[in-house]
Amino acid sequence: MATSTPHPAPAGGLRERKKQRTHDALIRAALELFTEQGYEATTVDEIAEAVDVSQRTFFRYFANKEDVTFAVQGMVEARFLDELRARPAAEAPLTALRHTVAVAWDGIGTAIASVIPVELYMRTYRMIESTPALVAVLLRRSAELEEQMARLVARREGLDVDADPRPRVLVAMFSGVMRAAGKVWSVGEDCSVDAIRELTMSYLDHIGPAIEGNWRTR
Amino acid sequence: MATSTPHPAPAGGLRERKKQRTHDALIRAALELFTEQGYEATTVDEIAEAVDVSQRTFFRYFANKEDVTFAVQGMVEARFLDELRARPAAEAPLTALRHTVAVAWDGIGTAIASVIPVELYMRTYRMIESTPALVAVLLRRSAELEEQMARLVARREGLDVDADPRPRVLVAMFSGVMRAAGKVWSVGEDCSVDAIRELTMSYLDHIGPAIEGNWRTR
DNA sequence: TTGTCAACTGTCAGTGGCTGACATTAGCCT
DNA sequence: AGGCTAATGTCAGCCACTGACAGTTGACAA
Repeated sequence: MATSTPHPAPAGGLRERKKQRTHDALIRAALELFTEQGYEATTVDEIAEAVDVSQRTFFRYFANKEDVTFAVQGMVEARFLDELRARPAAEAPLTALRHTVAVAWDGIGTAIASVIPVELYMRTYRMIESTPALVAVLLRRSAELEEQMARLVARREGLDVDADPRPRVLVAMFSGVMRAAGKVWSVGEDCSVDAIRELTMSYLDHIGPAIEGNWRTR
Repeated sequence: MATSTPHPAPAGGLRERKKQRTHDALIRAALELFTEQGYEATTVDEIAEAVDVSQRTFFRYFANKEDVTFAVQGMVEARFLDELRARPAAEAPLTALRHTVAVAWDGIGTAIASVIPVELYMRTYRMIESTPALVAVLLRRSAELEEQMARLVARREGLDVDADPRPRVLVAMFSGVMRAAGKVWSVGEDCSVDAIRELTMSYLDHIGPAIEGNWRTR
């Protein structure tokens, strides 16, 4: 109809684009339904029907119900790792992690918005935190992320992750703190991106004081 | 047949004892089958058949397949909390946690043995660590344990868990370290109770050094 | 001992997540 | 246009899990 590539033709062939559209539509429909009527109360037949594909097709895009729930979260995690990789080698490990938190969230926000409204992502996060089965999956994903972070930190310092325990210990502390902050955020009032960043930073500030012996005579 | 109570009659009525026996038999059968042929390769019909009860009865004892997998683990967690509660109030938070690790494992070992062979428990732990679906559940349980630990620590120090972040930050670090140690243990050679205790203690020693700025000029 | 009650169990039917097999459709390429 | 292949739909089936109902078996009092 138009010339070679009008303007909104980012992907390759028609087939490719169609696939991408179905993929994103399934995510949107699923998250919308999940947040409205609950995770287990939503059947994958409903999701498939909302996008007008067969149930079998849903399972060709996503291995299971959990998979579609965490599709966007996967982008966030990948983005975070990229940002960590980009930190200057001169920074001390904990400093690099801290700066990554400070910087990464803005880019993450826009990346999310290319698939679903950011507000839907926030609602999804809350739903996850209040659904035991999904909390379990979230934690396992965090553990995998943690492993990759440990490898990155070790590489920065020229260490072997399996020989020196410090990288794993450090990221264990770090992501423990991140999770604690995320949990508080998910039940709090302010559900903005700024809020989660500030909360995390504040929690990170407490690492030092927390391991000190006596809390009563600060 | 014998007099009033021969000697191995610990529980109340016959009904009670029978129930206990079925309960334990289901655990044993399940863990045996899981460790031999894999978790998802084992159907609950098989487990029920091994104990000679109906599938429906299995689900009256355990809410789901995961539940039976972590039945023994639940005892371990409860035991750990008890031991932490018993720590003298004078100890600093991290010290109390550290001493609990040092002390608790022996009592835990004998508690486990009252239900299944300790060796089966060890094999089960390894199976859990190598089964993604179960890793997820393990992590969620750890998170719940973590929450209780935070409350205990806060109470010891006369703090409000929701107001002061230090209790949660500390236990987040602590259980992150515990998990890292457990993971290494689960893939290592020595699968003894002593091994996991020593490994954990050694990892705890690295908390201080890990948060120091520069690892390269120790 | 016997009868009643309540707890425990088995059977059956059904839902929902998930998979393999096979036929059909629809973009791609010559 | 026509053949190739990826994407999809349909169907049958497994397994985890649940509600409903009926049968069995300890507990306990008369």
